[in-house]
Amino acid sequence: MASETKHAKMGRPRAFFEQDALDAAMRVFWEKGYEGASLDDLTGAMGINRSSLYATFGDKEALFQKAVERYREGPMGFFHEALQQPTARGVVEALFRGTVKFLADPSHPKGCLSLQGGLACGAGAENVNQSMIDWRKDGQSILQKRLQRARSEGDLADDVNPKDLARYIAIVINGLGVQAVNGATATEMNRAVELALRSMPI
Amino acid sequence: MASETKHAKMGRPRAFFEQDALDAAMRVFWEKGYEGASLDDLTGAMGINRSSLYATFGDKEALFQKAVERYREGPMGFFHEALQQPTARGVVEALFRGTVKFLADPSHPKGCLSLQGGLACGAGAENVNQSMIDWRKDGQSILQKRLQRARSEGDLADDVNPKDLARYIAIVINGLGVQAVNGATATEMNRAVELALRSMPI
DNA sequence: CCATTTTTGGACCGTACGGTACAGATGTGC
DNA sequence: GCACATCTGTACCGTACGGTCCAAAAATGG
Repeated sequence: MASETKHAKMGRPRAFFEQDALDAAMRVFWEKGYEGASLDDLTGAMGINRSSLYATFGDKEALFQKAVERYREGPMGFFHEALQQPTARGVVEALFRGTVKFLADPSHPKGCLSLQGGLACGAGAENVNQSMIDWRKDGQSILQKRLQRARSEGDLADDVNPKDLARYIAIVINGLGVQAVNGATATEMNRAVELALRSMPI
Repeated sequence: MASETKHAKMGRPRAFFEQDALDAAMRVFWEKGYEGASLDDLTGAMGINRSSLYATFGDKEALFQKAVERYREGPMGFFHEALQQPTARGVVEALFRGTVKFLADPSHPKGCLSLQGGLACGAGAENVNQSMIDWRKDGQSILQKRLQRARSEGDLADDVNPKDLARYIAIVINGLGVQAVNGATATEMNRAVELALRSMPI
């Protein structure tokens, strides 16, 4: 029983680690989606009770957003790393390979949180739905900027539109996320990636 | 007030058309997903009440499955049509173009029911989740068989594995479904399809 | 007109949900 | 030791959910 953050003041210490609890919540949302994850699912997996959850993370939606943030910085970290490859070709290969490796990792739930979290949802979860859309579009936009940079560096043929290429890459990545849910193995996904890479216009 | 099926016997006639009601239900599931669609959403859109719904279609899950069936034969009809193109290249082009046309059609909800219906879900909807997985895998398998036929007809290079190619095509199609949810236009999706076709080994 | 059959409308049921209230537990600072 | 601050555990709340029941409505057949 210890808290990871030193108490500036007094009071009963936390009986859990905030980041661990957040990781657990992330996995529940990842598996069941925003709507499919009940508070009992969440508190059960996090090992805390409702009071602690609400005091620490806010309501369900706030917890979800914090879990998404952690997902971006943790499991999805490969995305921003891939963008730092020196060539456009290297970026795309790193993205595809990283995606497959990530999706096939048995240590976490199947699929990608940006899809699992809520591709479609009912009343009351429109915010979540929209934020997933924004997230996916943001990722695509960041990739587009990287490809535009590649073009300015002479690293991308003039007849290739960075925006279109970014969209195509996003399509492959999202499609791979569906494949993972379908149960595809790393080998199978990598074979598909070969096809996608084979005559990538870069 | 009329029933579409002649009554063999007597009784109060239906005040709705079964296929119209099913279409309405299909759209609700399409927009909100299986879990996100409440019975009030459904009965409201279908213009009938719970009693009629249960008497005609069974429970919520049975209604969903019937809606999926109707979706396959209606909006998704282009899929099986595309498979009848004479060449493998023609099949793939028809699939991609058909998918974009279908996804960009403003007369029905965004995205694809096989994803919107339930990519992730909570307790009690595991059947639905699994049936969506089976459905997607079936489609992929059917495409694979068509590509195998193409190969036996000398219509597909020997170094292309039909199974891998079918998976890659499924990836693009599912990725397009996500793009549609993101709000991509027909033009944008078609540009991505150009890139996908360019990298197609056929 | 009446018996029979089927559908309709809406009240109702049990449960699970997200969220809150509050008493008690557990620490700090003096 | 004691006041204070914070966290924990649990009971509780209102609501929305999927599903059922049943009386009334609307047709047919005699």
